[in-house]
Amino acid sequence: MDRLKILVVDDESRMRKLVKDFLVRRNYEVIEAENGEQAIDIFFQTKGIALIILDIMMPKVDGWQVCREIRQYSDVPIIMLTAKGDEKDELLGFELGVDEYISKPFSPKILVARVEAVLRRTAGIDEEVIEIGGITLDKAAHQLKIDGEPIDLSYKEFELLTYFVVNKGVALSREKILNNVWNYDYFGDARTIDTHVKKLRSKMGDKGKYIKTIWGLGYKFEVD
Amino acid sequence: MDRLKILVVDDESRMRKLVKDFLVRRNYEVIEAENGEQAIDIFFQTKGIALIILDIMMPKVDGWQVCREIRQYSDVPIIMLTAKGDEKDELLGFELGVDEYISKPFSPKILVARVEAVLRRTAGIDEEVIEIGGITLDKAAHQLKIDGEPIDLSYKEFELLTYFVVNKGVALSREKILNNVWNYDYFGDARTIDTHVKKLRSKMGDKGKYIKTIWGLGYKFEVD
DNA sequence: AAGAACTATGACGAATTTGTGAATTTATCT
DNA sequence: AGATAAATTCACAAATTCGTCATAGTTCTT
Repeated sequence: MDRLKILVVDDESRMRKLVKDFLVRRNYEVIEAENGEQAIDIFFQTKGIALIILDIMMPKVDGWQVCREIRQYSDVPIIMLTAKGDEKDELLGFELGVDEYISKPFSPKILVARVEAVLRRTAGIDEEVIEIGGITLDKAAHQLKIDGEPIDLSYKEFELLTYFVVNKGVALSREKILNNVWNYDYFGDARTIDTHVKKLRSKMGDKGKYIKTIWGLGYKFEVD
Repeated sequence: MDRLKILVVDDESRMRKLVKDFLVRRNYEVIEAENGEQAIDIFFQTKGIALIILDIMMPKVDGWQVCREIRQYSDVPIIMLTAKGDEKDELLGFELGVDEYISKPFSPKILVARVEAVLRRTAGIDEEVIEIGGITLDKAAHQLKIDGEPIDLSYKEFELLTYFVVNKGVALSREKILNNVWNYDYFGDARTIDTHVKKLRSKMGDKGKYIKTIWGLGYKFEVD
């Protein structure tokens, strides 16, 4: 697998370098941003950022603001860097959807431990309920809800949509889809995927457009 | 229904406050204890504590000790707070009858998810009477009532319906049903389930529709 | 701009799965 | 043992899903 991308946002270059060093050593790819605006720009222009480490204290656009803006569109895990263990901060943070906290100064051990804990937790592999862009997939109940309304899907349709959502943002070839949603011993026509996609899109109404066609390749699920 | 009471035991007031805040927001009633002795006193003096959240590291009487004492008299669910994900701790904990584990630091998402998972898991299991959507299952009497009217069910039918109701909202494969309602050593035809479902549905009248077919998978009990 | 390559869509039928009534086996009670 | 009820199996009917195909539409290439 590719190295996971982590976006580190801090106005102090010294701090960025410190964090970057530890993470690079653990084989993560680190992208830096030196202020809130830049962070937001980079986040929305860069595909596949797995985690954001965000300093609270920054001039102009502070960490909270960045967090709020990103949370409107994304559930990417966010770890906040805070100067001191401030209770009030911590509460506000969790309310905004912050996943973790690290108070400065911190040891590299703590940093790496929290990063890996968060990534493990949000890996989304074993989650029973996946929620994204108004689409809720309850794997246990095998039930799709759109904006809270239950929508009936056939078995294959549900499996296919789940595969799309779990691999959101990733371009999936027909072959890959067949191998994962169908069985490896299925040798039918790959065009059958098109038919299922068609049904999914129509059952999903507005949200159908999240299943995007990638011409010459396959499909991709993406919430803008 | 009354709010469920949760006893939070931790020597750090900051941690108690944090936990309490999240739980209160989810409409639980939180009782605090700041050490092991107090926790035990409060637990045995207070009626209807539904769950205990227990820090391990406490001066004098630690979490393990509290757990042992309570377990002598009660099966109340216990969630342990541990500083780090220590496997050895976890093993000991499960031996003592700990239901779940949360390692600090944790996000509110994790906290609430585990609490509700434990409550869900332990609810309905020991209950003698389960009531949902006009359906009343009296386990002791092995009796079904619909809108107060007693309906006779055979042994298997009752067992099957109970399994459905306890696992309401969960898609159940035939295999899973066989393993749980029949025995693991049953090697008969899975289609026998269909027959029982048919009889259940017809005996349940209107309410029969709560047993839903999930085509290609199995069944699901759900009250709309 | 025309043609090639690919995708979307609607319709149809085969295949699979489930529903149902009846027959058969198994268990229970007197 | 015989009678009764329950559990299971069986066979066929009904329902649903899935894959294919033909056609229409779109995007890309030259």
